[in-house]
Amino acid sequence: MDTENEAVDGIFRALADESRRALLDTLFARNGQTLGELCEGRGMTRQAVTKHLGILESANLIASVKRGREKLHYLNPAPIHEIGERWISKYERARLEALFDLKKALESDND
Amino acid sequence: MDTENEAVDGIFRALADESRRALLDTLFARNGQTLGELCEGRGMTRQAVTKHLGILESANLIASVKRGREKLHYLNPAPIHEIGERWISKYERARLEALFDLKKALESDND
DNA sequence: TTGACATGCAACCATTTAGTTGCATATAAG
DNA sequence: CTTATATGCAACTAAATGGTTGCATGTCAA
Repeated sequence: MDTENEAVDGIFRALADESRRALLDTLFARNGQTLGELCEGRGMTRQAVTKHLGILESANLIASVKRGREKLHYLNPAPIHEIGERWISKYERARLEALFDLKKALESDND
Repeated sequence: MDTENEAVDGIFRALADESRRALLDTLFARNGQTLGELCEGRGMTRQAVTKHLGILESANLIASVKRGREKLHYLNPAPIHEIGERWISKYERARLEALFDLKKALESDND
């Protein structure tokens, strides 16, 4: 697997967890939140959230900067855009054709 | 998490594994392959492939029909399309704004 | 009918993962 | 200076995951 695909892999793995998608959602609603803020109402410890944020940051889905004793987190939607462009749109091309194949296969199953 | 989000979760989890994305790719290249065909050159046992296909089928990313003693597998790109429409495009809206926030934050970090 | 072929099912194993607890460090405030 | 606040780091645990082996079942072909 080459470097580009490893990046894709990291993004998909990061997105595979509901808690992490919820974190992205929270930053989508209001960007630039601190770790403390991102922990609120999430039903897990700060350390767990830290780990999730680390995974998101490794996948380049968020970036963080320190301001004094707090750490601010910013959404980076670029990788999501890449997935849409390079991966999802590829299957878009096959959509109608695949549906046709599927329909045909199901019909011949009823013979 | 409601039913719709559980579906989204299943799709993302299914897509999180490289082997499963490779299986989708194989069906993308040629639709309607048997289990045996899908096992070729994959460096894992047939049972492992069966499990992957099961996960993909649970996520509705593939459908299968039996033809005699073989099982044919068909790509279903609809859930991928959904992810693109309902999830990815949402972050598309925030893309330029988020990049601006990020840039601003990095600048003030250099003060 | 018998044998070969395609697939199904279940138990088991190793690793990864999501979460925890406990403690350390750094910065802001009084 | 001292204390409270915000975060960092490491060890540990339980459960999920990806994979295996072994055997059972069903279907085609001679």
